[in-house]
Amino acid sequence: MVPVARRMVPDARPVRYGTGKKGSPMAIERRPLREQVKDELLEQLGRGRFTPGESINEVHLAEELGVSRTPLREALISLEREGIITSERGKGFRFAPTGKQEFLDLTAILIALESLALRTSDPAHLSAIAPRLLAEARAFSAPLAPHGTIERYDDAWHALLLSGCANTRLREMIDSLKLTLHRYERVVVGDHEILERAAEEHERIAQCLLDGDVDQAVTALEANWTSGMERILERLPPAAAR
Amino acid sequence: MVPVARRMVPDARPVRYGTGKKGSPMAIERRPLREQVKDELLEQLGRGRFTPGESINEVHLAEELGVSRTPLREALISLEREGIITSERGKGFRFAPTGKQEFLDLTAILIALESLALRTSDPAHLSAIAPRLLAEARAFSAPLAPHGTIERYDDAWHALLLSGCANTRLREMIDSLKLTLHRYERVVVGDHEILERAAEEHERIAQCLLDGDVDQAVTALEANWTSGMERILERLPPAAAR
DNA sequence: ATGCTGAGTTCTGTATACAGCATTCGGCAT
DNA sequence: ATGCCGAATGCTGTATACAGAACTCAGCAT
Repeated sequence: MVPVARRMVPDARPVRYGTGKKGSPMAIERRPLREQVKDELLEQLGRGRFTPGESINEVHLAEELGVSRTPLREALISLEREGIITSERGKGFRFAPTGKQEFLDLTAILIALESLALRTSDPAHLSAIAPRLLAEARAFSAPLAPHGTIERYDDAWHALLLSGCANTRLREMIDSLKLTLHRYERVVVGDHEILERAAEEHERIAQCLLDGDVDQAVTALEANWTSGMERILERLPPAAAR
Repeated sequence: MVPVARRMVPDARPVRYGTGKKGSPMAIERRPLREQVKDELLEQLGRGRFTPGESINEVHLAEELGVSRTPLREALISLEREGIITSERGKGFRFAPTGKQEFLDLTAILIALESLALRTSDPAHLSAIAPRLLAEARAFSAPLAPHGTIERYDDAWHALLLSGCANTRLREMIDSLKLTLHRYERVVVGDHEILERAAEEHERIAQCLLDGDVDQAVTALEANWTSGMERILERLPPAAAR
């Protein structure tokens, strides 16, 4: 476990105000500890370190992360607003339990928001990036791939797709929802598990954009989401209910 | 200023774990201070106590609210994730500045989400509540009314409209966004300012639902949002930019 | 055996303390 | 007067301390 900050010199006067991490050399990125903690938690969530519903011992977790309870709690409260964590008065924080229904709910929201983002993007920009979208889609056309790889590629591709969306708030919401959704996916399929993909769907969307047919692209995007969702869904017949 | 908890007895041993407020008699609602603080801040925001962009002095505000900095900060961090508050490393928290563009952005998102909520609601439920929706709409058909009154009525009406939406997450997001949007509105129009309304739009939506035509209702809902947005927008020609 | 009661333990919720950054304001050079 | 530098101050970011819930489990009554 790599602590968020310092460590290794247990009794040294802690260097407050963590000096940030990699970035452009002279930028000296300084972020609040709570944000670094949040990132670290998300990172570890991604690695499947925590299971849904698992309750959190603040003292233990804070120690492991090498920070005090304060920034940890602040990170947890922030994550709570994102729906990744739940809290109950007197019982503290827990990683939110996952369920099929919530997965469906989240997907529905994400479809609506990405559609909106695409529809309100500058058409000129869309035409401009269409070739790249197409190229990327063709470059990664494997019908089978590990889930982790798919996820990374998908995120990058969708990020490019939405790069023309000027609605900042919308993009933040989409990013946040995607994080949550990834967590749901991870519960179902392991990071290295091989999954089938519908590789041509991205090509299809890109092609629509090349043709300047945004409406059609939106439809294709929705289909892409739906099929992706179904690929995940059919993996969880056992623990279906709830 | 009414403190969130206790007060009036400055040096009495504070009664920890605030005993909640009104609720069903034997329920004894106990909520974390941070949540009470959050509600209180939202309340005061609603009253126009804070101006957008205003920076927050944690010590002062905490004293005014009658709590320590810890729960206040936790409330602020939570509000930050909702987009109502901004923070900058070393400079603390500020009420998020408002701008025309963000108002438009938020409205666009809200339209998309409410449409989704309506489309995915149980049609049977929609038919069932349609008469009430119609009755409510007719009961409040004044073409002019104070902004505060409109807002309360509108919220109640829309809440009823979406009462059949089973997507919990979606409803939470809608509620949260509405809160933010109200804040934007308040910047533009005073609480008691008289505003024109398009009273018949709600009737129209209800009528569509009575007829069982959800698609048409969605269209009408979108029109309702757009016209409401425009009524607010035309109020801010002066400080337009940004 | 089962259910209730109460002391003990653990952990959360809140308050307070402390250290360093940011800002401000006066002094000096230009 | 204007602009730069440095001490002083105020405020934030983080750590720690403390009080009171919730949970655990042994002991007793039924």
